[in-house]
Amino acid sequence: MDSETRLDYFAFFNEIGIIAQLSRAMMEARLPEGLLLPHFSVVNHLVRVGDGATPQKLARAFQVPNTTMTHTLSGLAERGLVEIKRNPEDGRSKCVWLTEAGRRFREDAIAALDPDIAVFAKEIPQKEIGDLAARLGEIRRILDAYRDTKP
Amino acid sequence: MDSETRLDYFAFFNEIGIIAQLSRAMMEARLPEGLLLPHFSVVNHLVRVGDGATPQKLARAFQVPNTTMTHTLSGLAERGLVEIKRNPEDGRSKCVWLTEAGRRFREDAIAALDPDIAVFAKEIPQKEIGDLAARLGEIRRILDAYRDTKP
DNA sequence: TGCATTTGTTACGATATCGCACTATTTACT
DNA sequence: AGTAAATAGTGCGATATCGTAACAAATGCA
Repeated sequence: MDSETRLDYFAFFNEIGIIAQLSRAMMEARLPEGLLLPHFSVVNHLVRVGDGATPQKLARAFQVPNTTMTHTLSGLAERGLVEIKRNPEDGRSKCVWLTEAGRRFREDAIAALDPDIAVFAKEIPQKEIGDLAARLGEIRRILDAYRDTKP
Repeated sequence: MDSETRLDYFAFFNEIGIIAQLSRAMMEARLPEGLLLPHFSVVNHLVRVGDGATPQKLARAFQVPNTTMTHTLSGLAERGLVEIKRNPEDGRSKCVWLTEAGRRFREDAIAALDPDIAVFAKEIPQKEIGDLAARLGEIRRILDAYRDTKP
């Protein structure tokens, strides 16, 4: 492969990695002590998609190993942001339910993040972000599909 | 802030996070046992920008705490991929030099990654990746500058 | 029904990452 | 020169992440 071609693709993934790191740090700076981006992401996901999902489903949705999701969920449960109950339809698994505190946590977190997003929005118009997100979505799906072609 | 607006920005960072995770896993699957993306990234950086940099400079370049870079470098040094010598110009710091094995490691890693990039390149044309990387670069610089406005 | 296979969860151990604090050295200022 | 402040690196402890393995329950099949 052409060396310059390769560098273009490297550069893309490089930018992705740096932005992921910067944005994660930005978000975590606004979250309560001890709660990290994965905690917020899981609660946010449960609010948007609906709660009652199994830990397994959540692990797949976030592309992390089951053990990592178990750990994240136990952190949320300790703080009373979710409740983990047995799954009446499958004795092997559990179901994750949001508590009122969990919903409040999400709303507070979003409110706390708004100032950052507002500053950012001044620099990058919403339409451009929307376009970019759509194109990144395509790439994400390609990578995802490619991943599934491997053992 | 408008709820839909907010969601657009959230969606963007969400895609970024997922792609970062998928691409990191893809790359690490090709690296030798025990070596992770940060190891490759540091060696790659030293090849491209030139070696002799101090650990501090590297930590800043990669936006990680000094302790993390110390840890990554010690892993590279253990495997003989870099040599860490004293800095003749500043007794507090060190300099990081590539070894022949380090340069070979980078070339081998890139060669190992080529098949993945080739598959990916079939789906996303180089021009599009170039455009995206450029726009992401702008966003990265904005986030970076914003970060510097805070303590 | 009985048994092998698959699936969901978690305990355990290993490594990565990070914050804090300490030491050594340099730099700035008087 | 002498001292205070800043800077570079790292040891230590805490937590996150992940792989492996063990266990429990469900599923498939004879």
